[in-house]
Amino acid sequence: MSDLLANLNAEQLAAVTLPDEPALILAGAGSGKTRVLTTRIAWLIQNGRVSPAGILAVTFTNKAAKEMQTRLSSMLPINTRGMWIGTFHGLCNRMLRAHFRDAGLPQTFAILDSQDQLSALKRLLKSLNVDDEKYPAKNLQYFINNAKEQGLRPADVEANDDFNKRFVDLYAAYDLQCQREGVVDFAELLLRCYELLRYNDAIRQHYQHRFRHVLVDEFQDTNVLQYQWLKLLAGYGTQNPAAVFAVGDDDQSIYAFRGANVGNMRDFEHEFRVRRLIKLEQNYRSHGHILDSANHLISHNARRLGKNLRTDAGHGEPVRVFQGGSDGQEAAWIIEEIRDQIAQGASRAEIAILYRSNAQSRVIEHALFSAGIAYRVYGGLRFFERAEIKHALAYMQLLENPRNDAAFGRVVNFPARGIGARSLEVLQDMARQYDCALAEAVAYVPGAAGSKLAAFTRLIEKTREDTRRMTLAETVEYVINHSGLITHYQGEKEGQDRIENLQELVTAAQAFVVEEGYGLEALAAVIPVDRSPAAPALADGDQAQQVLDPEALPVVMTPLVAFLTHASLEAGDNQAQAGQDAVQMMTVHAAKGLEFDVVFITGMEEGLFPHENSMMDPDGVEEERRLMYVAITRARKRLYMSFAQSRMLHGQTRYHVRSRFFEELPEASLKWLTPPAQGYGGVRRQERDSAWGRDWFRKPEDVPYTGTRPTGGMDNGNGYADAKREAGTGFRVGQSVFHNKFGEGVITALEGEGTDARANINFKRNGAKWLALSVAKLDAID
DNA sequence: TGTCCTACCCTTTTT
DNA sequence: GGGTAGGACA
Repeated sequence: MSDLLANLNAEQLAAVTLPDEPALILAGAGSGKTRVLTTRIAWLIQNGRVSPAGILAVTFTNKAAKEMQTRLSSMLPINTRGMWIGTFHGLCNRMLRAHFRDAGLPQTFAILDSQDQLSALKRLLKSLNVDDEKYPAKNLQYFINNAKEQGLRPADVEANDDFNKRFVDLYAAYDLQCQREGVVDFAELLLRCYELLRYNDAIRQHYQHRFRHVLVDEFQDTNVLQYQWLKLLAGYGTQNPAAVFAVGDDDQSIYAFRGANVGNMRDFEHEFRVRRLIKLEQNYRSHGHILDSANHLISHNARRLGKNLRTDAGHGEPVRVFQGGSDGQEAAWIIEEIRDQIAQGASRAEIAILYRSNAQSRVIEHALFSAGIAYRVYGGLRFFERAEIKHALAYMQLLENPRNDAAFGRVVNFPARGIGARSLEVLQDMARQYDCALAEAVAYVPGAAGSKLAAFTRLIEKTREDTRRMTLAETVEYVINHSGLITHYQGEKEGQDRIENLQELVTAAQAFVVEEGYGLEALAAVIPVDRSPAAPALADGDQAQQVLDPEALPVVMTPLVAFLTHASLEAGDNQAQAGQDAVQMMTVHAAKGLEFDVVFITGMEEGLFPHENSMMDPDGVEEERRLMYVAITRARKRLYMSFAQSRMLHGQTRYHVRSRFFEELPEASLKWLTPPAQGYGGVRRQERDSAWGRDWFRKPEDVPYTGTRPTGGMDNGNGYADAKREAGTGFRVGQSVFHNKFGEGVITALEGEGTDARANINFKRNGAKWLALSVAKLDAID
């Protein structure tokens, strides 16, 4: 047909060229998922099956959306900018901006990120005099987001006790506050858009008619609301539904904790009566031993749609396993191996160190730093999340919407203007009394406080006036200079970085205008912005008609609103010094979607990986196993796994047994670098170099070794029968004990000393428990 | 108003 | 152990 389809394997070809009907693509790790998704879109367009405007493709991250657009425009000579390719939140935002009246929102609504949401909740709790010990803002945030992700409004939440009823009331109060201030949180973007489609027949039908093909990436990560939204958009249950092309991998579902519902895959299969379930099982990434390990491990999960990866790459090297006496030794060993790899010509950027939780990075970072090996840690603060950037953005929010109390509160006294807590209290009282925004309540505050506040509102008004005819970048520059932010940071010891960031914001604004096509012509065409408070939902149909054409969108949003939206929806890169040849460090979660020649999976211990919080229930363990599966499948050529007998955690030394997942890996694919290797044909490290003699590692005769590898179960999992004895307790990890009440069990972890000493014991009949050794009556049975 | 100190938290995270 | 949020104090 065309060279679009060249070089696709049979499975990929089948997926790409499916007829217009619901399809589920089970795309294994490294099987060319993105390629299939983008080629499918290109193929549909090229064959005239649908116009670019008839396609909606949705992803979870901006990165994935961008990747899709880039690849697509390299395949077809089309402008992908106007296409509906984006994240769930991005696309919902787009619809809400187009139909702001029908959605009951002000045109310039601001988007709260999680931080903003939390401070809005704290503000709410304070204003209502709620006991924040009993109702912590964090819990309320979780409660609200959880409800919204299930599609539930306060009235829909079932509260069966007073405690929960209070939460529901606070949820309702929070929604009112948001509505009054013209702000929308992340979950609200989705829920509001869902309701818009659900309750507005004209708009729903318009989009159902328009989108003939709906493509979904990472389907296993969708939550309940996202799936409902997709069903509505795709016209599920109507005469003429869109063809939904869902791509996902149930084995890589690792986001249950934030609402992802793997069950959506099965539901989709049944509800849409999917006749085409295509499995992409050919892996183009990893060598055989690595894939065998992944397949073997994941086969221990019970509920799977079922899939087995294969490769033509050959067995390659076995997976190397190392046991360290401590986390420090583990780190030192990693340094040695990395040095070897670099000496053999490996690029640092092709080496990744993965860990289950962020806290683990510290020890390894320290070792890398001391060794002078360049490294890069993923995660942490992103550009638009920095305090100084949020301050500057708050000023800009106020230019668009003075009723945004969150923005007002953030900068009214930053930099300091002599408006103290007392003055703000008065202001808040006035706002409550006159039921108005903080900015409007300024007029009612008497005395010195009143005039200081008035000076602030005048500053905002003057800024709004002065920047009216300015470009976006000029506006940003004006704001950071005239707000006093720059001056403030000049007087601070560590202010230089912050000033540079603020200047970077000007650059970012410039780049944004170019990238998004907000040229001068577009600026001239901007229609007057409606700054009136939110209109009631379901306004007359005129507006809906007027903006049904999404191509009209760029002129609906001013560059400033667009930029602020961009800042909320796309918090920016969190990878410092990108581009440098540095070893990559990240959590396993953060590694999803990436691949490296050499991968270290560290901290493979019971309690860490699987994490202790997930060990209790079977679903939790299955998710941890999928997480391990993701970790393993990141490696192309060489995979290392390591664990340590002792580790500093939360300021205490803890002793862990090695992860149960070792018992689920194929022996033939493992090469033990430390004593348990005996009997598996592994070459002991000692024979490769003289590392045994180094001070960071105990001499072989110091390492007690039983000579047998434990067979299944968690008991004695470290392979060292009398490995580590906690001073004074008389107990050790791996020891079998008897308790009068709980019966027989095995110690899986020890921590603390003296009277604080406690043990985690996995009881045969009663499950895992933490017991204080000074209290519990335990008898060793050996 | 800014700084210092203490209490408290601690899995994973995108939007 | 280490980061941070919020309160006490100069």
